[in-house]
Amino acid sequence: MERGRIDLDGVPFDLQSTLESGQTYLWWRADGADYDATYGGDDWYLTTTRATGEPGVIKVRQREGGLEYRSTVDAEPVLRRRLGLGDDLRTIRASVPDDDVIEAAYDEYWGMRIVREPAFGGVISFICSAQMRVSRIHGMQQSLREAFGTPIEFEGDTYHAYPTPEQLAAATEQELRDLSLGYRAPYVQETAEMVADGADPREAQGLPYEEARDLLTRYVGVGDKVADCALLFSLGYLESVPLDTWIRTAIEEYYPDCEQGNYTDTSRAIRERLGGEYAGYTQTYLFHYLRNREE
DNA sequence: CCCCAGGCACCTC
DNA sequence: GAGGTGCATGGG
Repeated sequence: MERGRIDLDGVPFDLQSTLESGQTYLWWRADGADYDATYGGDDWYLTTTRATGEPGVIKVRQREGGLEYRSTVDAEPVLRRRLGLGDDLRTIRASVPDDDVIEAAYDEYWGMRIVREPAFGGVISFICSAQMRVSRIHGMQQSLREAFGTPIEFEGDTYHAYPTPEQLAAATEQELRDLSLGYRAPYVQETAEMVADGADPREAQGLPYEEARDLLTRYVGVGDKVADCALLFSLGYLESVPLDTWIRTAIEEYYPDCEQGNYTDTSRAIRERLGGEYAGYTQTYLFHYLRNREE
């Protein structure tokens, strides 16, 4: 068992908003509390990883200017990557246009990072996100783990790794429908089968942004929006701006001239408006800010 | 009863 | 390429 601490050294970081802002559905709180439940300030979050080959568990919490972790594996490099600790938030924010709602969003959740989740789990969970609320998307991933994932023992408890492509490909559509995936069930099964048969979403990595997005849309259940989510939250394309219902409303309200009538052109316009290279960062702050402001 | 949720596949034209 | 339609499920 590994225990350790990552000193944040005064760098802005916010674990809760990073993990509960709808970027990732692959973590959960130790106490089983659903996302949106009251946060204690230093609660443990858990996830699983196959970064070292075999499935492992990582447990982490933010405390006293650092991140404490416990894990079955060498967790520090995994955490640094998955939690976006290498991103220079000040540089990113400096690239953002001066705009009241954007400044408010950055102020409110300062320290939130863009995650880099494993590609397969990222793609599957965003396939599940179609026409679905954040808390239910998260619940679906938990159901998939428990139904199909490999059990892992850690500190006296049993957890489940996120299912492998093979494990999900072996599921029947009906089994997936029984987990309340609805019409997404065949998409998940078929995409898992494609990956089990040798396709790899990581092939998109390194391609120019729009080519990468096109490549990902060959997976069943992956359109432009889901592809953008996978690019932003798994493959590190920080310029990606997923055009979901919230950001479309924001475009209507704040940037109406960016609406171009189709996904590709609207995407180009809003990326430009949000500063280009790090537009996805700003989109994510806006998404989280606008969504919470409603309550 | 209604509407909506981090949309997509499939069908026309 | 643009435009419509059907699709599961649960919460307000």
